[in-house]
Amino acid sequence: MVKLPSETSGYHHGNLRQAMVDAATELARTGGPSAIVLRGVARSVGVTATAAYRHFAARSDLVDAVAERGYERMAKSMLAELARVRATGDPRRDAIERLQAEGRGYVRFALDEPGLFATAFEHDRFGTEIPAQYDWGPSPWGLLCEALADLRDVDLLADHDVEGGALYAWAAVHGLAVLLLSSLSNLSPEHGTALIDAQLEYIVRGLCSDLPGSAVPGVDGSDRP
Amino acid sequence: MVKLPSETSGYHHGNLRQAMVDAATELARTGGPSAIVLRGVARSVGVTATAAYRHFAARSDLVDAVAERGYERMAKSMLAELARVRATGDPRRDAIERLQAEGRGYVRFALDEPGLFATAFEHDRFGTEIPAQYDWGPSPWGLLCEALADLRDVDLLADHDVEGGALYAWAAVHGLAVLLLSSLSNLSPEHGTALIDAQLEYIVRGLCSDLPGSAVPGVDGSDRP
DNA sequence: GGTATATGTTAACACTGTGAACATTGCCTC
DNA sequence: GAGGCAATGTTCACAGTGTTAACATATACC
Repeated sequence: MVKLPSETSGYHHGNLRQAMVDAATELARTGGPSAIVLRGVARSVGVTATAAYRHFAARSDLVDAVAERGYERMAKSMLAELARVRATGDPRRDAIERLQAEGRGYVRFALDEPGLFATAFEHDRFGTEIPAQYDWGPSPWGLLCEALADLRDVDLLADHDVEGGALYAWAAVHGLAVLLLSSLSNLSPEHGTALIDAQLEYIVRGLCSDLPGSAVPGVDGSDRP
Repeated sequence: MVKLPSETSGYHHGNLRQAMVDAATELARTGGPSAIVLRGVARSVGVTATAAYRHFAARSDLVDAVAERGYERMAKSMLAELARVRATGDPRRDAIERLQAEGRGYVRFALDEPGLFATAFEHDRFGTEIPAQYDWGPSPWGLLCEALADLRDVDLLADHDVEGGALYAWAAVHGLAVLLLSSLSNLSPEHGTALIDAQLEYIVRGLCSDLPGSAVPGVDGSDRP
């Protein structure tokens, strides 16, 4: 007979790993990665602290599991914003708006779930390897690359710029998210969203506008208005 | 008679605060903020752990002191790169190169001193206030604003874009620094510096090139080559 | 049904930050 | 110079933390 996860028989929990990741996620949401304390998580799911070591080799593995969940939700946030853009008929404009929507979803997730965002990117360990690539469904990076490919398909981006452009956009968006949570955390929400919009505008300009002088141009005659 | 800081009389240390910040900085350099452990720092300067509380209200204050030192060194790194740019006679090109030099110094510092960089920006506390502005000499933010003002003075930037542009550039550079230390940490050094150069190029394009359609343009006729 | 294995538990260790009470030193005033 | 006060360090102590070793129990498989 297949045992349902719900029927906890007292001693054996059923599926403790899942329960611990759930509890740890909830803690991380409100308190960030440092709020994931093993003993507390174990206690909150009604189990002894050392039981955790049957499912995680160390606390950091539990944190990693929460981080992965954070990536998942971030991708969802990007997809949600993506679903809000409505086609205008102009494929170029559509491609731009899709890219910006993904960026908006990225930063929105950071602002809505600062704890999970911080957990996802807080690999405090210097020199230590990060857990390679995550392989569940659509990753934030994968989504971004698709958007850049779309931009290329409508001739707004050179072929050889797709990967570099993706890294540029990622860094620009990620940096804003991080700063909004730390150094700029006392900004008003309105100012915050204005900053996001401005950033997405700058990013598109950096990607899609080519200055005539190829390398470091003294900039051509097209001054400002 | 003025007592020299060097003459420790056994019981009284002389200037313990300074010594502890020094030791903590060294620990943070190699191990990041989490390597700053109060008892260890105290022991390493030959004093009991609780003695620290005569100079710091809590461990976090010691970390903050190290963070401030990190900001200081980052500014120095930016100034160092700034000193390397040589005037070309074209004031516009010079202004651009100065901005890029500052950005390079910013990211270089992050790569050269990942522990201090992480400590400077690791205000893990969510919702908690960050320690306002730092008031020692030239701050990274101040330097950046000067560079943007220079850009405006040579008509490469609109007046109302100075602050927004500075935030954009800061975020774009900061994001790259963070990613190079975390998700992109296994890149080769050459690839890393190439990425930095590319990012600085993109940033200037975003700042200094104006697309004809003001808002979200479908982009004008200037396709790709 | 009996046994191996997965999964929890208890006891214990070496750490951590931090507070209270006590001790020593140096400076300031008479 | 002598005495007292404030600054600075020390000793205990406590409540936490992650983690290991040895033991207990329930589940799955032959």
